[in-house]
Amino acid sequence: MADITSEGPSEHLGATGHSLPAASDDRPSSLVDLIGYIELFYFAYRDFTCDPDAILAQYGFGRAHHRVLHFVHRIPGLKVAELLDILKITKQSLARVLKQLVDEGFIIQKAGNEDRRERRLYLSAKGARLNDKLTQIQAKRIEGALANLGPGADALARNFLFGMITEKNRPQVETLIKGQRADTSEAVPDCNT
Amino acid sequence: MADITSEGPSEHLGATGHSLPAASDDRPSSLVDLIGYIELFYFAYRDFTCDPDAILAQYGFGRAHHRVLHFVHRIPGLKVAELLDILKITKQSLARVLKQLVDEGFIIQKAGNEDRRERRLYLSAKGARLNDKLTQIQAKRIEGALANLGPGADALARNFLFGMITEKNRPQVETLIKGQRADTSEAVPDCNT
DNA sequence: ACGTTATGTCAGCCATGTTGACTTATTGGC
DNA sequence: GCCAATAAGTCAACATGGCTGACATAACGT
Repeated sequence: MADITSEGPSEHLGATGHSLPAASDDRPSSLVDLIGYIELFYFAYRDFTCDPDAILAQYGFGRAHHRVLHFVHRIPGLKVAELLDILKITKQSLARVLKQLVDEGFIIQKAGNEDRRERRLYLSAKGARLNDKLTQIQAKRIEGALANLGPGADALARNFLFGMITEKNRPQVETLIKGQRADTSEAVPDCNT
Repeated sequence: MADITSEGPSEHLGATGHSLPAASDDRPSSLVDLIGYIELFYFAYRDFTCDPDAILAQYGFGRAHHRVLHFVHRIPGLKVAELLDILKITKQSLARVLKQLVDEGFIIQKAGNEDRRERRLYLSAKGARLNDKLTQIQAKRIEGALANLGPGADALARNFLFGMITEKNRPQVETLIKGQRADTSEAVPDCNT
């Protein structure tokens, strides 16, 4: 299969004007029907992240900084260990960007009240301002994408994305989405299985 | 807004069992309602890419190799310049991974028939086999995500992702999704605007 | 007092993106 | 047939953000 002399994929994603056609009718979606998703997901994510990237670059920051800002905003008083569990990166990777954000006054660290070893993380006003900018530009893109779809699209799009997440990670994400601290015990550490 | 002393986000994404709730009813989706998408998109993309990453690692390859394999499979005889237009990376970045793929026999280069300066790219049988593995594992995840949603979910999910793509890039992606060579003239070069 | 825990830090590696400059082969127009 | 333009390859150098393993410090709890 997939002979190099083949003439290329022959799915008939006919050009029905402006909307993308789904997998043809009622046939179970074949592998070849789903290839488009791989591309759509890639291009969508690339454009989704490029808006904030452009803003962050003005501050000398990158995507990694964005993630830290985002989750600290989401869960004020987040502990470093919790952030590591969410991002699933190493202490060292986090330390690099976190130090910058703290040094430049975007994030504030406070020792925990009950356990003073903990460094609880908070956004400063400056950090909140930057994060708001990033959130707004991404929200605008999402709104635009939803606007052209019917009602019910919101719930369905959320559930589609949620279903793309590895099953064991879903409880953690679901909790996180509510802005709550997540129990990470079941989430997969590396990749899957 | 977003005071550091705030108690955190207070959206009521109530836990309605297993499915994620959409933005509450009919109110226009507020900024805070859309934050969940940012997280869902991040986690979904992370898990989506981790399956192929694990396989690629066995070959000493990375995500960049995957993209090359994918698009060469999609459009056999792709020119290097076309690939650069699709991936929007620099010649140097592409050269590194492409050279590896060619040297190790996953991709075959043939001078163009009409213009022998062109290097048309094709998958070898070996390359096709690897690409199939990667496609299949990702297709399985997509199928799983769609399976739990109603009919019509396929079209809607595709259109949602398509809508997330920067408008100027959509014609290129639409053409690509059909497995055709894309006219890239309107697509945005760097990021947006 | 001591082992555990939370965090920070050091040195160094890898993948993949970037730039600018230069080479080579080939084409197509004159 | 000459020559500018084009397709591609290549070199050196750099940035970001992952990774590892090892070790330091401070605070907690028994």
